[in-house]
Amino acid sequence: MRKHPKRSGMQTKSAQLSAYDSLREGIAQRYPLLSDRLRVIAEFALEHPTDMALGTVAEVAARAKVQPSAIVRFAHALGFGGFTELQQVFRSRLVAGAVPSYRERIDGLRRDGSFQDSSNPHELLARFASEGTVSLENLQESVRDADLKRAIGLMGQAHAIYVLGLGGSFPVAAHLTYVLRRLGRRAILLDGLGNVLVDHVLTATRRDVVIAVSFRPYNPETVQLVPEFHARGVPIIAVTDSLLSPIVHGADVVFEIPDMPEAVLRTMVAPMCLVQSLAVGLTIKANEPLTSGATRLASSPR
Amino acid sequence: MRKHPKRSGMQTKSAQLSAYDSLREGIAQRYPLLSDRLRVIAEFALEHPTDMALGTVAEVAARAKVQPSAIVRFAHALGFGGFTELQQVFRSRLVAGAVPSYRERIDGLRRDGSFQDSSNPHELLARFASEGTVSLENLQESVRDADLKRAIGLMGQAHAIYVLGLGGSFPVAAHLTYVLRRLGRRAILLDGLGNVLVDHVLTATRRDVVIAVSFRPYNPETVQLVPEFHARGVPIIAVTDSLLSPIVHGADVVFEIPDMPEAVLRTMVAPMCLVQSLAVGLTIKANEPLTSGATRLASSPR
DNA sequence: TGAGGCATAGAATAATCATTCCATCTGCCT
DNA sequence: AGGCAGATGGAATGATTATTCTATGCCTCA
Repeated sequence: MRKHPKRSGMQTKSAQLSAYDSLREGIAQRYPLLSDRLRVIAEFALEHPTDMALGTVAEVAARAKVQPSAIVRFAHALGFGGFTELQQVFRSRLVAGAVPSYRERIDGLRRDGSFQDSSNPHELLARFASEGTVSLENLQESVRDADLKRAIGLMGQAHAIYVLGLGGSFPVAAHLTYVLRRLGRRAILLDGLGNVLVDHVLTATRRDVVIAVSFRPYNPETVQLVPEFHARGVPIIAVTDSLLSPIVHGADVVFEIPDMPEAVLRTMVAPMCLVQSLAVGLTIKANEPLTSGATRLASSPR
Repeated sequence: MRKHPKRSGMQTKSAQLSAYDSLREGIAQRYPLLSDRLRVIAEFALEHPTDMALGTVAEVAARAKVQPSAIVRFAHALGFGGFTELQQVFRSRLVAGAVPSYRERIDGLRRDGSFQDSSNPHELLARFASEGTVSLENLQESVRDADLKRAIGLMGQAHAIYVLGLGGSFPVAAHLTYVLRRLGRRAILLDGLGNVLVDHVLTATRRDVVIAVSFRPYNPETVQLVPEFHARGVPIIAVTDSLLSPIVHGADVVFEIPDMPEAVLRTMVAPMCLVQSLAVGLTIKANEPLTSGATRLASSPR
């Protein structure tokens, strides 16, 4: 139904014009031929597309100061079977304006290259690279500035920064720890060595902060540890793939980096980037402009 | 709220948070308390907000593979009077996203050009993300297919794969090791623990392979170890930033990933991607199509 | 093993909604 | 002036839709 609007009339004149745009043109075109009441509706429709998209016939009629039946007649006059069909076009505008969403993005990605033949190593590389690019773009759009600032604020106040990331997320944790230390912060990497993970909980206080990184399927130890930190009152910054993740509960700031539906393999590219931004952002806020800190970092061994 | 980090868990529904955002958080917060079916709906709602906004109860139920009544129960569980009320919130997201689409897009474009103001965390994030994107593009172009194939060939013949990456390159090494092990390869991460790095050289043979990752300024231990492996006749795959790098000598395959001149901080995004391609490419060549390996990987804890 | 409490599915119901119909009105032509 | 065609308002209708209800299944705990 929604997928195939099935408009009987009002076919798009040019393929590149959106259904909504061509509808606007169609309305403008027929405007001189319309009756008085229908003109009122036409004006209202062009001026309040959102109302047209979301309202009921009665609501739209009331707002346009006409009778409900006139609305239906208006739809008929444009070649639609009824108001419902007309409304679909207005709704398509809202959908198009909404955040692109991963799925659509990936669809575009798939269209670009012939990703099917993965037996060629170079195509595989191209595929991972593309997925990484998409995830980076998405990262920019999905991360809220306020969250970044709050996270950096928490890190700035913290006496020590505990970094928790196990399994596949460990590289992210390691990178964050590395950068933080290079920038002069007291960072503690919880690496699970010697099975003393729980002991760290006992040393952390509410004056510290925990940055927990975990993606589906969530590492059991990470899932277990986060609530224990929370119970001790340690502020928590969570980097995960969904608000439904087990490490979200109790977190003060949550960075949601959704998985790409068709990703062959989680790339960790976006989390790495985010985490790096946190560390460097912290330094910039606390100290001096970026260049100075970057210089120090660049001259350290890798 | 922010002034006094009292942390009641989850983010406070401050005024600047949109109704939609706080709904998302509300759903996440209650998620653990929900029943099975309601959790399915919660996941669907967070993943398909547009469907929630525009669909009827029956349609949403069908797409989420649940009964219509469950949808209504879900709305009740969140404190709404019914699905209609819940839907209003999802619609508000569409409305909010639609109107500023033009104006904001232009604002965003203008922001793109001025990366100078790095004091804003979000701009910093955008900057890192952009650098990552560029480095990924460069990676695709600069890496030669023949090198990939030779590297994969060496790894395929190897009895064990030694992964050497210290300092800033350690996350790359950790990631490679993780993926290799998940794919059933014998991978040995040289992490420097216990100062027994040199001992690994004694166990490696010409039937093994070393993948060494190091970037300027090169980690001394890595620089020292690579020739020792070479002296024992162990094949070497080098991932570094220049052909003049100290780990290039004696390497059988060299992947050169140059630093970006204006980069604030090396992002490690490209090496991560390359290394992942090597691991997955190895599996594809040796075994079956990608999907199988990816499935196994996806079901492992992170 | 059996009883009790929840969760669920599916049908029944109540509400809402789009659409149609018809009486009335308006303007126009003869 | 009278008749006609189209337009309009408002109520009636029929369809769609949200919501409620109840029987059934499932799990838990005694």
